[in-house]
Amino acid sequence: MPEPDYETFGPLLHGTARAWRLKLDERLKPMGLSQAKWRTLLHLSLAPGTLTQTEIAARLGIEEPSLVTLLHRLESERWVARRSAPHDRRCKMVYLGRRAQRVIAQINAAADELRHELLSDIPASELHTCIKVLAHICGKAEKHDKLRRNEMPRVYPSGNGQNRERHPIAEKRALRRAPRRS
Amino acid sequence: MPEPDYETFGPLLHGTARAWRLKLDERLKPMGLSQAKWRTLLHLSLAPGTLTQTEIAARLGIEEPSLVTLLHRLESERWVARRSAPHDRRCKMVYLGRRAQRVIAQINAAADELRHELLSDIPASELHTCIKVLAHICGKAEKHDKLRRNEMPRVYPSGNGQNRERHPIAEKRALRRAPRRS
DNA sequence: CGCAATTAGTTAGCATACTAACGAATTGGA
DNA sequence: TCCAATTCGTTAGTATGCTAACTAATTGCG
Repeated sequence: MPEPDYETFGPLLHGTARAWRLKLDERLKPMGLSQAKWRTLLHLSLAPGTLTQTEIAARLGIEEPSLVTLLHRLESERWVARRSAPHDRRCKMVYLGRRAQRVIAQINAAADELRHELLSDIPASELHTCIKVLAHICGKAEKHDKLRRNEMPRVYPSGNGQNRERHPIAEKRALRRAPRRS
Repeated sequence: MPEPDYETFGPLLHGTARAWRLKLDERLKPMGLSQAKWRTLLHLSLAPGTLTQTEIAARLGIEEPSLVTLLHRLESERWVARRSAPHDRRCKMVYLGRRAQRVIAQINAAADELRHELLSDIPASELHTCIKVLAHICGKAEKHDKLRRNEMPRVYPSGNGQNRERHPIAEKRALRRAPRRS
């Protein structure tokens, strides 16, 4: 066996990502926030104006139905509020509640602090190499085997969401034309 | 801003791990296997003898209750069979069904092939650096903030499971002494 | 204009994780 | 020997994701 490392790269990658996520979750939990929740709040706070549910789902990288229940929870806990948009009665604009506005900074601070803790003592050159390798792997892994891929609205840097199935959220519409009563 | 890379490392790490997992899922789906399922089968096949549910949960890095429903699904689809252990009636040994034995090789092959596809054109030195960095991050992230950490039975290389909450599976027993009827 | 196609959000049902709390079996110490 | 503690597996309830299929509203073309 030339490189025993190769075999454990997958588990190592998954384990590291998971440990990172869990650590941040653990620190934000005292504020009553889970990963799904604080990511949503963060994206809402980063957006220039108010967002519709579809826009939020795209930014988070999750499907709209997933967002519906997530917003239900956030709304019932007073983190956000939903109001119908005047110009298009199909839309609902999502607003940050005051409660949320107060903790956004804390969320960012915790995320920044953790990142610093985990990365600070790694030589810049090594980190840079690591980023390059991960970006390369990520790029390859995100390509469809069937070499389709009609550009998705990559709102966030790098497929950071938990959108299963690589159905790019943008394709879904297209898939819907047919069904409608067989 | 000295290093703009730092800010996106988290999302990149998560996105890469997720893309990798989804890609493998996608390829194994035609065989009727999801990640949770094939990982279970794989661990069963790798084990020297037969395993109990507790042992499997530890190897997968999930909690026993999570394993129960997983095994229910695997059992109803004839992938595995559960039988009571003769020496200890509390235990149930889990056996691979014939159907599973036939696809184990395919699972391994698909995993190997994907790993090769994703890693082959990365220089060995860069990959090595990446592994070093990830292992470093993983190690730091897995440490409890409260600096506890009474060695968990790390059966698999590097916390590869999806065990939430960093409750080390071994601690759970300890936590159970008290409750029992308040 | 008017109806077909599209779009926003929802519901329903499933998969996969977790913690809490329990029942049954086993074990170990007084 | 016998009861308390432990261990194995389970059920119950929750969180978070998904796809499929639906309703309501809007848009756009003939």
